[in-house]
Amino acid sequence: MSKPQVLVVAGPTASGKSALGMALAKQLGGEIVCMDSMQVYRHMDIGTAKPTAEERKQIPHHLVDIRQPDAAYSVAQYDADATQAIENILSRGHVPMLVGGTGFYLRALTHGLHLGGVPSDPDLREKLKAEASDEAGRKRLHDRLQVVDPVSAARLHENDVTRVSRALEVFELTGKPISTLEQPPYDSPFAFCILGTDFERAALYCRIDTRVDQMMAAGLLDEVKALLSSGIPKEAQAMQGIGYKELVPVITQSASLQGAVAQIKQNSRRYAKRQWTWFRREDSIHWLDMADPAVYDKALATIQAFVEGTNV
RNA sequence: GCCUUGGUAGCUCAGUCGGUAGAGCAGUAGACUGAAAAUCUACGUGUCGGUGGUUCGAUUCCGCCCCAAGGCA
Repeated sequence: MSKPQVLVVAGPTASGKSALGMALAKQLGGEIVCMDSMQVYRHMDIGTAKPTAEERKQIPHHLVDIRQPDAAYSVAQYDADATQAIENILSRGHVPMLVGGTGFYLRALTHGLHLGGVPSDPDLREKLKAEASDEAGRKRLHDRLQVVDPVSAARLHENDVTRVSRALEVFELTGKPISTLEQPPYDSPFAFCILGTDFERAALYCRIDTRVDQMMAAGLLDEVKALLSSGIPKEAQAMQGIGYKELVPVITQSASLQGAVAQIKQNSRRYAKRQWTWFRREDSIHWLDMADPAVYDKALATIQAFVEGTNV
């Protein structure tokens, strides 16, 4: 008995994932599970390039708008939510399709990462973050990790505050080093057919610039204003998203709008690069040249080949 | 037309008391185990504006030329 199949459309930002996902979902009787760490937040529509109401009416989209913007969300939560969503879609006899650009989330699903099972502790993180505010503090944290968890300390650079803090957090909460809680990858219950939406670099960068201008024209600045005036703190996780963190100073400190827009474009390009790094590592990915007029047919052919290959 | 100050990495500039040069930013590659649109790491050859001269040796000193900014006419 073969594993249930899950279709994945992944790739860098602005490469046409959503459009391809929609087209394939219509053709194949699919439902979309968003694989995006920012689209989970409500009231952040323009800057996260969320599927429109019209698109969501045509094809069900899951894991969009499931959190308030000041709430926390995590890979572990996504792992659970997405697995649940996939099972529900399968039980309806539809094709589950993961569409989005968050490489870490995809990796958690495909490699079945065991994440230690230790939830975060916001107060503790606050304390660790404060301590890491200067070089001496970061050194101190890393030294402390060296004592309780030398394996992790050797792997982590002392400037990587996020990971050093997480490792210390796990130790303080459980008394065990995170390196002993991490488990080897396991075999996922699903068979993933991963399509990668690709573009020549210069072309993608050009698309990014255009899209940022479109977001601004669509009222991104007002969206950020509304979030701030509804009481969302600028430190919220959701406000660290590209397009949001750059516009906050425009509103609160009357920073240059032009400069902020240039920053959004630059950060988007860097983000696209990091996404490529994630997806290139996914060895079973099938890259599609999105500039090719026949991409859609090629995508269907790739899926067809995958279905035949795994059913034998 | 004359005077002044500049012309060095994609950009802004430092520097070489004459031995062919280095920062920041940009860019590229990579890492990623409950923050991931986050966080972090690594990577620096370019006719030193052009051309002639002095010199064992010139990006550096001298002459001329070109370009830019400012000043005087």
